[in-house]
Amino acid sequence: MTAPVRRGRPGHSLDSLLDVAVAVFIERGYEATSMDTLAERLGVTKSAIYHHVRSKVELLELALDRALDGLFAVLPAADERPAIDRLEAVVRGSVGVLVAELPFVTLLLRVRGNSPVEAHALARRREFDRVVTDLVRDCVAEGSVRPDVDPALTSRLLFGTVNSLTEWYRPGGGLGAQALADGLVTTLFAGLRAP
Amino acid sequence: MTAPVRRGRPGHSLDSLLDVAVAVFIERGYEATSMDTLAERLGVTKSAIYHHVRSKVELLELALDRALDGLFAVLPAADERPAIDRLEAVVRGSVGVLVAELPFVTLLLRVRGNSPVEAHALARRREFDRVVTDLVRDCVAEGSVRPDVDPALTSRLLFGTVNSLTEWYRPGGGLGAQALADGLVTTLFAGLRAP
DNA sequence: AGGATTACTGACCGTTCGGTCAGTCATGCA
DNA sequence: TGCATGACTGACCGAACGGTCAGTAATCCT
Repeated sequence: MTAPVRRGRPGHSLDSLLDVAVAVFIERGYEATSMDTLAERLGVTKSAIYHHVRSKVELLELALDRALDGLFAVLPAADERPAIDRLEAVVRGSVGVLVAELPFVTLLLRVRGNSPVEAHALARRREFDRVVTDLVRDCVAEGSVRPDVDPALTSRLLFGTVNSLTEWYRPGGGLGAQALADGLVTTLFAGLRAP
Repeated sequence: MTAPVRRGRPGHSLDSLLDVAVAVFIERGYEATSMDTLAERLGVTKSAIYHHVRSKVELLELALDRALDGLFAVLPAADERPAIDRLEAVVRGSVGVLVAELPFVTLLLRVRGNSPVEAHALARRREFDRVVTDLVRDCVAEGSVRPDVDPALTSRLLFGTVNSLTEWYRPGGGLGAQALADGLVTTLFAGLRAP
């Protein structure tokens, strides 16, 4: 880790600003958060924020891109491994990203498509979901996942559960990312695998 | 069903207003929805809304109470049945309420506690979660649920999955409430039960 | 016909919102 | 010492917000 050689008057960087902004967006909701509220939490005036960023929605865009980039990095290239192994890897990887980038992913999962920025994020989420659903379908085809429950339902329940982690998981609460992923995979994949 | 004997000038009732309001709140978010937008969707002016309701937040309160009343009605009295059967009944009942009152429950699950009304709804949700967590603990105690995964984690995964239904389930899409509950219980309880 | 009932309009108000701009302030480097 | 660099201030703007109020419109009941 090289020390970030900062010149000029000390203050917030774009990164530190983004961390605080995302925290407040989650706490109060993006729309319900005013730039003045944000400024107060940062200990600066509203104008200072516009020194780092062009608009309120650009803050949101930076946050959503960070979450999405993390999630897409988890998708495996189609290789020779059984689909069920690749599926488990995606689930474990997603849990990892979710824990590592918790605030950003949390924000992503709350986006409703109001602005073009939000609509674009929703589109990328749908793309991610599609890849996972295809993977579950591959599992059923190779016989590793029970066929008596609809694959589309299975994949939605699967990632519905993973995504619901943002509603309650807090790091440093005694439950590590590894134990979390283990518990989740144990519970879910037992009911998933073909008898 | 008795015909609702309406007198006076025809127009929206509180119920029909609430249905539209909740739909728009879900679509755009509560905070992002202005009373003027709402009025436009209803085909009336903003003032007309205030004939039925005292404030914007009262619309939210009516919607949240409806969802919460439905959920609490599902909790069983402590009886002689095994805890695992009561747990399954709660899960199936919750899925039923979620399907029957989908927009209202969806809205409830997105509340963040900004206003006193939202804070009160959050408190009632926590109360519901507490009862369910206790029920899962009873299951572990009676030996019907595997003890190697933490009960708190189990109950959170369980209701995380149920609640995630609001993110994608749409009635009339070929998947009925019964089939939905069956698929969910099959998938989840298989991984839950003690070996 | 006429009153009771219910739903609604249109103009308006004070406040808050996201955003702008010209200028100031504190630091590292030469 | 002084200058480039980067962070920040304070006053301000037009638009949109939630909400108010006095009056009007359409229906049912007697």
